[in-house]
Amino acid sequence: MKNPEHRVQITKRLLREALTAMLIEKPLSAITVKELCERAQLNRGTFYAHYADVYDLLEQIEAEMAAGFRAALEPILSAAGELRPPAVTKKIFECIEANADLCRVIVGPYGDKEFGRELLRSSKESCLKSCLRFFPSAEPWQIDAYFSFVTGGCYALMECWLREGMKESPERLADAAEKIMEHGIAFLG
Amino acid sequence: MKNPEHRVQITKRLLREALTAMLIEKPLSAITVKELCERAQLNRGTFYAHYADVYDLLEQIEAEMAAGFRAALEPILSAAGELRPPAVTKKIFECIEANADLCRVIVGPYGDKEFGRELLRSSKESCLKSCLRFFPSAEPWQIDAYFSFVTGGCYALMECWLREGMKESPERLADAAEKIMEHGIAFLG
DNA sequence: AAAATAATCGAACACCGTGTTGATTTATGA
DNA sequence: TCATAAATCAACACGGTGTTCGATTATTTT
Repeated sequence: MKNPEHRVQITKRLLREALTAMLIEKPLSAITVKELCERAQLNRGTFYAHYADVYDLLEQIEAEMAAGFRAALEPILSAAGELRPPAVTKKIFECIEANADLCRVIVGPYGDKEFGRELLRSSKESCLKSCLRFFPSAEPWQIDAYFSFVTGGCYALMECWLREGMKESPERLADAAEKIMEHGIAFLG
Repeated sequence: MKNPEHRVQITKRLLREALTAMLIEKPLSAITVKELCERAQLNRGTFYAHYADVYDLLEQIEAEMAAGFRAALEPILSAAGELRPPAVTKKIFECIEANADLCRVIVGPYGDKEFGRELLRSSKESCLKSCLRFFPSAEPWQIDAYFSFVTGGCYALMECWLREGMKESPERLADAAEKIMEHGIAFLG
């Protein structure tokens, strides 16, 4: 006895795959429901049976991605108490490498800016929370500034890495990120 | 004898003001020529006399902004040889503060992602060129990584600063950015 | 294997914004 | 005042949207 919604799942998967594929070459605003359905080999009416418009579809894809990231990071972060920060950073870069296709879409030129910002914002929050107690003497705005800087820096580093074809290993990237965060320009010995 | 294209300039200014105002609350993809012209109190036909579509208008606005940035930064950068890096950074943050309205639109949720990326890319390039010779022992990818990180970090810092209402002075921001770039987490003494 | 169910399809529909055109009105400068 | 150039207005075909049918197909149940 298969899932009675088996066909629906296939339909949704086809639409998601078509949209992510199209987002590699066009911004969402240039993607029409018509073309999307042609690509997915689906009737246009079928699209409207499941989604209100392309933005609705993207939202659901992003929610799924966010859940996927949380699921992938959860074992890493739950073990973070026992691991040293470099190991956590390394695991995160490995996670990005393993999901490079999706990450490229998100971070690439036509990825949703707000989705990236939200990712940044939430990672800044977690870093801030877990590190706040270590810097009792710093002013709040300085702590905020530092974590804005380093999360933005890591994001830019990841973006550059994905764009350039991930020639370096996740280990080296994580190592670089850690060293820059800790010691600044001394990284370039 | 006024400029014979006086009326055209007014029309264009009205359209630019209307678009930048609307970009505070909506993404470009949600802005129609119809609504734009209603807001600018202009006939729709008049818009098409000057621009092909809203993207064309935005491109021209961005080109104007980019020229404005270059003009504002030119005296700073041309004097950079005589100034120490912290002074340059300070002047850049002052420049951002002076043009906060426009910067907020660019960097805000509905600003053009590609425009920001292009700004980042070109500032990374200039930093890279002017600093390359100081690090003969570092591998090329490390230099690339460092400057990706710090330009992305500065961008994120600026974004955060603008979003939070610019409570700190440009001097403090510049000082923070310099210290983080140079010494990393030691900034949070 | 046949019937029942649910999803997809295909076609038609009104709606709205687009981009263009041509005639008309308004403002500017000579 | 007159000539010129720009803004206005109305109308147009076009294309994508979102909806609604009934028909068709695939899956599950009996």
